[in-house]
Amino acid sequence: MSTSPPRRRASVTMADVAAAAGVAIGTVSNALNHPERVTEELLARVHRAIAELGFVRNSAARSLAAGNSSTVGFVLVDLANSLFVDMARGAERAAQDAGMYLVLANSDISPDKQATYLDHFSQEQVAGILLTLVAGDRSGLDRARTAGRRVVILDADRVDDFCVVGTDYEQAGYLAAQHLISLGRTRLAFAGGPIWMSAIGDRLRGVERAAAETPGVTVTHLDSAEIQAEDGRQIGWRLADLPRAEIPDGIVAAADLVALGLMQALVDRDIRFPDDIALIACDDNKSAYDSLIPISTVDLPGYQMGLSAMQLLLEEIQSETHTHRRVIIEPRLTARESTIGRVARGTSAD
Amino acid sequence: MSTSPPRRRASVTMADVAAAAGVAIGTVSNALNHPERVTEELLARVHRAIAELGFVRNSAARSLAAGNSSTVGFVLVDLANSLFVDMARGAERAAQDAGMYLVLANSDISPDKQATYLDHFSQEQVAGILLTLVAGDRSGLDRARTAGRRVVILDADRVDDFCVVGTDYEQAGYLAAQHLISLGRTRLAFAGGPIWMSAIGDRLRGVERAAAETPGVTVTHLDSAEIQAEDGRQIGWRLADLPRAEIPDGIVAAADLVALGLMQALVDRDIRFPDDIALIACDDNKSAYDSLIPISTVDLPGYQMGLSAMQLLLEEIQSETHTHRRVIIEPRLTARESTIGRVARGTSAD
DNA sequence: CTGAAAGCGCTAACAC
DNA sequence: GTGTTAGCGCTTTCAG
Repeated sequence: MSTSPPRRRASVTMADVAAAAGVAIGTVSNALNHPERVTEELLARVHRAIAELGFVRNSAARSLAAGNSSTVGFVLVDLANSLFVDMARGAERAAQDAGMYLVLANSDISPDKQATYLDHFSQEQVAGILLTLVAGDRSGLDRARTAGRRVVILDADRVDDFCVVGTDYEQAGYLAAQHLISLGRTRLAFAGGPIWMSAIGDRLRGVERAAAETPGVTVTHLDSAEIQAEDGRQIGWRLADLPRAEIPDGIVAAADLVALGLMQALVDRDIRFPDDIALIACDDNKSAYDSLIPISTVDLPGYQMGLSAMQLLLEEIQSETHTHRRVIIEPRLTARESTIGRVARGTSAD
Repeated sequence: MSTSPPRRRASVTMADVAAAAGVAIGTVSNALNHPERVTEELLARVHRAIAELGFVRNSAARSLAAGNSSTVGFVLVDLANSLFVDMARGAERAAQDAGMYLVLANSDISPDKQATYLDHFSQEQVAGILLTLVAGDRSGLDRARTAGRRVVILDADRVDDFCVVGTDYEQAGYLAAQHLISLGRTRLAFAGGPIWMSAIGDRLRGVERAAAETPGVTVTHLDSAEIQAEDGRQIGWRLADLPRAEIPDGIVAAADLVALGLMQALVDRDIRFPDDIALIACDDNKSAYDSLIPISTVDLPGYQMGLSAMQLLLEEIQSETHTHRRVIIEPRLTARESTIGRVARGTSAD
């Protein structure tokens, strides 16, 4: 017989509930998981006991015994970027509908942290993992796969042996340029870099494709090291020093922060939007529509991507026979003042 | 003898590793948790086996057996708000230093979702919970408490029986107003509402306190329903219709989006910052420093709050004798162009 | 419809 | 230093 005190009586257990309700432990479990198998009478007694004792199910024990979990982990690249927040929102919506919980982990653009959280979720035996991949780290991913985790990757090109939800960056650039062209702009520029980043290079290619479709339309590339507001300002100042005739009349910015900075610099030099330049950004952060002159954008469909990714994941979890696929969510254009001018905006309080 | 097939051979277990390495299961556990207790030789064999088999520890089993967990859950109000993202960053930093994992859940300002995630984390038996409280839901909190979870609350006034990390909103308003006053502004206004929200009412009181300290300084309140950019614009338009002499020369905005909208509207009406109006915002989102004229702010110390909260939580987890306390992180003022004018900003690429 | 009992995979005593 | 074993709290057959 064990005389030594128990290591720690952590909390109220199902056994306690069973005792308090005067039923067997299995009945408590049934009351919770299969209420239809239990008499009204006992069900009530069990619930009363649970309430009185403040019993909380231990999901460690639960998932250990049942061999499954109801939480999905989402390893995000960058919480500060609203695109990923939108994805999280979409994913959560779908998770909720399926009775699952979504928890987030921020890899903060660090491959190490990404691997760490991937491993963590693997060890937690989560039902599945959503992942926005940071460049060049497969190790954590591979381990997750080996460990039998289901993972769906977001916003990536294609990754062998995984479902992927992506969007079409080339198409985003195409739509943006086409919008400018339809507005009669012919001297286009693409602002932002570096283009070796596929998300940016693809957009530039899309712009070029649109330009190629219409005779007389030219495209120049205004490069930058990053895609922050400061890069946009730099480009803007560079542009402002050009002879007026060489300044483009239509600009596609690689990102909305670039557009924001660009506009700040050029407004400062008395260039008017959209009169002198029609400006449209790819990627829709709040910064775009909160700017002085609301900036038109081709939105990255974050919410939709999150939603689809979660649906794909749930499908992969549920069905035995699942073939990996890549789902593309098309970007969508939102025209605002920076390209189409002032429309129905109050100029005094109403 | 059991002839029925096992329910599911989920994955590689420690027993498999032990077999492959030719050691006992306890040795594998020791190799992982107390490497110093195991011979070099066996340690190597164990690790080889782990690598070969792709073994991943099952933390459900682990925390069930050990009675503790190494994950901390953070239930956030609103992922879209950079304040909370900053908190998450700070908390994660501290968690990492302590060898813990931080996972996030977004309550999206919904009391229901907050309770849901609180319950979820309770069931998961996490080591502790960080929480930014959404108004008026104690049920989930109380359940977590009853279940023995340690929880630290962020950005709240005081909550009985919990550690709280907060900031001083009144002081933020005070600092902002003092800054304007030191710049010689006397006709102050506080923009934004509703003031029944304590974070906003407190700031207004701080502004009034600063004004009261200097004879000749007046404060008016420009109310609004919310604190979005649109509310700022509305206030701006209202202001612009006033006789010039009645327009304040110093404005404290309740939030940076309000400041942004306000500035947009007033710049549009040819009012200059800081010449005509010195503008400072409380609460530092990206929108403040990415705006056309960078806006001075009194920053909410999100990162620091997250850091402190996690430290408090770890302390509560570790020490048996812990007394709850409330830690206040002071806000800090950052002066930018909107109050002190243009300083050392390039006007052409350099 | 209810109760008893066998594990889920792991950790931490405790013997050896 | 290494192996053995008794649970952690729960789910789930499987008898009554």
